[in-house]
Parts: sequence; structure tokens; C-alpha cells
Amino acid sequence: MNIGYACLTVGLPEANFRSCTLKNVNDSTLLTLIKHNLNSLDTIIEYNIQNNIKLFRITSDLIPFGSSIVNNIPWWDVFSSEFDSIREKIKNSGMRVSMHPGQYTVLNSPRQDVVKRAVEDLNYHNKVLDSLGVDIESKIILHIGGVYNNKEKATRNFIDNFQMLDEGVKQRIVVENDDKSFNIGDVLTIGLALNIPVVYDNLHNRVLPSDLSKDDHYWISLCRETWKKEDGVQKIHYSQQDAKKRPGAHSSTIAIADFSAFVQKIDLNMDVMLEVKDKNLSAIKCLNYLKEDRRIHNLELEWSKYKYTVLEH
DNA sequence: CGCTGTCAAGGCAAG
DNA sequence: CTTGCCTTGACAGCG
Repeated sequence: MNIGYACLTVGLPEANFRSCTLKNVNDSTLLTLIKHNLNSLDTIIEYNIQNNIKLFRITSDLIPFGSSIVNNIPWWDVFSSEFDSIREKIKNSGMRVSMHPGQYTVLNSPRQDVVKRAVEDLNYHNKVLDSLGVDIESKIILHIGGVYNNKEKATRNFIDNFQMLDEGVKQRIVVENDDKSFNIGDVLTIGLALNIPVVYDNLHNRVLPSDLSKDDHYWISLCRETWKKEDGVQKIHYSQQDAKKRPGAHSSTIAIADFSAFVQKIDLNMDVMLEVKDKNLSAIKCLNYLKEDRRIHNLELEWSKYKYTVLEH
């Protein structure tokens, strides 16, 4: 079981991501910022390797205005040596990276201009992953979008617009349930229709449940079927509610007791992306817990024996 | 220097 | 139809 964290690394010097406002954009500024951000990414990847973290989400802010026409720098060319350096580190360490466009990338919008921008944004995310030379197990996690008073139509719109995407982008996209519009049942319908993997998010499902009689394990088992061999190990998102904030707000850190109860019930052949304020700190905390957990440790040994047996046949 | 407001994005509820 | 709120981390600018 791999544990990962998203985008930022707490307490690591020289690993921040810089940006600028739209009105201050120019080539010189962008070049400086991109160079700085690639250095930060390199530093973070090094940190992950040193801490045995094999799962990591790369921030969408890596390239400022990466999917906007105001940024026409061929950054994948200009900084090819920086990308190559990071690529080697990712590959040699066996790290799985991913990206996750935000709530403003809406592929199923009724507005053509919004769909166009969503397509461009997905192309940008794919370009980053391609520039890093990672395979299609490195996914782009996407939410479905808005409902527009008609979920059936909005669902069809997503499925139709998905067909417009480049083949390379399609191979990377996985869909995730959200906490406002599309619950895990809705997303499974779409994932199965498009034959693409589904990421289950436990907290989103708590805020926007699909079927209250079903538990996390049930949905994770259904989602497992959507992960084909070439997609890599099934991936889920795990987070805990911040008791003091709005429903769906991520906790400041992962409480190990709850994490333990969750993990006991699920398959160990799984990648778990944490969404939590203290980021890498909770990832290390959870990794340490798994290392010390005797039950898990024994099952991991069982699993590796099983894999070995399978390979022999 | 440190704090508060602003920025980017799109959906959606309220007016 | 228009306005304002939601979210996030970092920029921008005021005192």
C-alpha cells in the first residue's frame, strides 16, 4: 500500500511554488517563475525519495497560467533538462505521480468557451506528465462538473465531450466523486460508460452519499473493477473531516485511530492519496503506522508471496 | 514588516 | 439578469 500527499511539502525549504497576477504576466517573469517552480518540484521529489514516499500529486500551479494563451512559452522545450532531471528521479525511485485540475475545469459545461478551456487545461496537465516521461499509470483526476438542473443531460454532456479529447489525455483521465453534485454512484455510471477508472473519495461520499446503506469498502470494491491492468494499482482519496469547519473541509492532520480502522477493511493492493493540511507529515505518519502494524506487515508478506506465485505461472 | 484584501477559475443560490 | 459566495495559496499593497 502506497501513501501519498498533494502538491505541497510542509517544512521543506526552497520548495514553494510562485505565481503572479494576470496583469503582471510577461515572458521574462514567466521564465523566472517556471524555472523556480521546477527547482521546487525537484526538491520535493528528492524529499519524497528520502522519506520513501512513492505517491505524489504534482500541483497544477507548476507552470503559471499553463493552460492560458497569455503563456505561450514552450516550457517543455526550454526546460527540457530540468524535466529530464526530475524524470530520472521519479523513474528510478518507482514513484507514481498524478495531477488534479481544480473545480474550475468543467468538461460538461453547457458553455462552449468553458468546455474549450477545460480541454486546454487537460491538455496542459497531460503535457506536464508527458514532459516528465511518466506512463499512463500517472493519472489526471477529474470531477464531472455542474448539474445545470438536469443530471442526466449533464452526464451525457460529460460523456460526449470526453470523446473530443486527445487520445493521450483520455488514457490518463480518471473520474472522482465530489461533495456537491456527482456522488460515487453517478461517477461509477460514467466511468463504466467511458471505460475509465474511478477514484473513490471517502469524505466526499460522507458529505454527498450515494447510498447510505453502503460503506466505504463496498464502493472501493466497485471502483476496483474500473481499474484495468494498464491503469496501474487502484487509487483512492482518503481524508478526515475538520470538526470545526464546513462539511467536507479537510482536517489539519490524519488521526491514526480512524485511519487504522479504515485501512483494516480495505485491500492492501491500493494507492491512498491523503488530502490533509499537514501534507507530507501525515503521509509519513501513516507510512510509519503501516510499517509497525503487524497484521498489515504479515499480509504484505503474504501478498508478495502471492504475486511471486502468479508470476511463476 | 506584517496584516488584509485580492486574485484566478465556474457553478450556483439569492435577489 | 446580476450579484456575491464558495475554495486555495500566494501575490499585492496598505499602514
